[in-house]
Amino acid sequence: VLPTEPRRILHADADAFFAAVEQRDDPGLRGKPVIVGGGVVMAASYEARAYGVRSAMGGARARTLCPDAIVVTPRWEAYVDASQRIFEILERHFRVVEKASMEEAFVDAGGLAASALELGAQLRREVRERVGLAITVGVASTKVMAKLAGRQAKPDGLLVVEPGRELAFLHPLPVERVWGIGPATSRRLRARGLRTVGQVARLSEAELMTIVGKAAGRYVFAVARNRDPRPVQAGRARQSIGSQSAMGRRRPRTPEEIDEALSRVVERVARRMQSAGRTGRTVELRLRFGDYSRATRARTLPAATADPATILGAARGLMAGATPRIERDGLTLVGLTVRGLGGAGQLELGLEEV
DNA sequence: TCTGGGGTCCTAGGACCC
DNA sequence: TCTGGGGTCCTAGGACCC
Repeated sequence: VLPTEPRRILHADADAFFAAVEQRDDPGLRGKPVIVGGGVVMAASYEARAYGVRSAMGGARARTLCPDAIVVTPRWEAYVDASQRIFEILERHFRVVEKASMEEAFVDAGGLAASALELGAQLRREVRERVGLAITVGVASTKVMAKLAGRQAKPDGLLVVEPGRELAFLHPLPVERVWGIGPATSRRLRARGLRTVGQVARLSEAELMTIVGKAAGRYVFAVARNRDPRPVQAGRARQSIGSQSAMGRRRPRTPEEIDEALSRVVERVARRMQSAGRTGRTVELRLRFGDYSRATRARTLPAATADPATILGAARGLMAGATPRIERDGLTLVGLTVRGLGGAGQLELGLEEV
């Protein structure tokens, strides 16, 4: 068996994406704390993050932490446009580009003559010149390492983890810093006194599976050894299309209001499915109650559809089953997702999100 | 300070089939 | 009649990500 070259994977991520687009387009916002989204923080500039403002935080809390923050309404068209321009640059330079989100991509940077440092620097320069945004680049031999390198280098940075240096970089990191280890898994690890990746690396896979479950155990075991075989994958079709609407908790909603909200999310989902040319078989109703507990109810149809009336019919049937719980606890969110998608997914560019 | 909106993948149990 | 194993589909819930 011939020794294989270590892979070279590059992760590129636009810094504070929505907020940076706002600062780019309005010079008056530059150098100032900017929050995108009023009710809930969709994105915060680094100036706002310095005050402790984080995305997904309630707007009231954010304004308490940072009273001088300038709050702007999201401008989706501008973000979609900036995203497309970043991806055009990536696709010019690399054959395989995996879109991880609007502002984030993995690319296969193997087989190119330029050094990782040169590639990263050029990419950052080009995005800054042509799109006017700062991106951070991490390069390493696996996806998770490239992602973590970028995380360490943020904002507006570049970090290459050279082959052979991975474990020295990885082992001092606290477990919750690792991509894929969230609050539940890190809580379980910490309960066993495991605070760093290096400490986790001393346990067997079987021990880790007992502590955090089968899949998560396998994952943390592998990651602690920098084993991550996941390939960079371009152009995967979407697996589900959904929409949801939060309803507040101030006042109980009448059945008519709930049905209207349900109709609205069904309309949105059906419209997006049709513009993407997709159909789906499983209709899933997502509910959140007055105490913020959640439930889902699903129903698989005999045939795939994108017809709003069919989807709405299934959704109403599911909703009827949840009526007693809703009457008791109140409803604060209604969501609807269609899974089991078929149709021409390959042509999808994510544009129907606009 | 009461917590948006869009996704992906895993787990566990039951139904059903061979 | 009872027991066992493997596979697929489906539902409900959970974890994680941006």
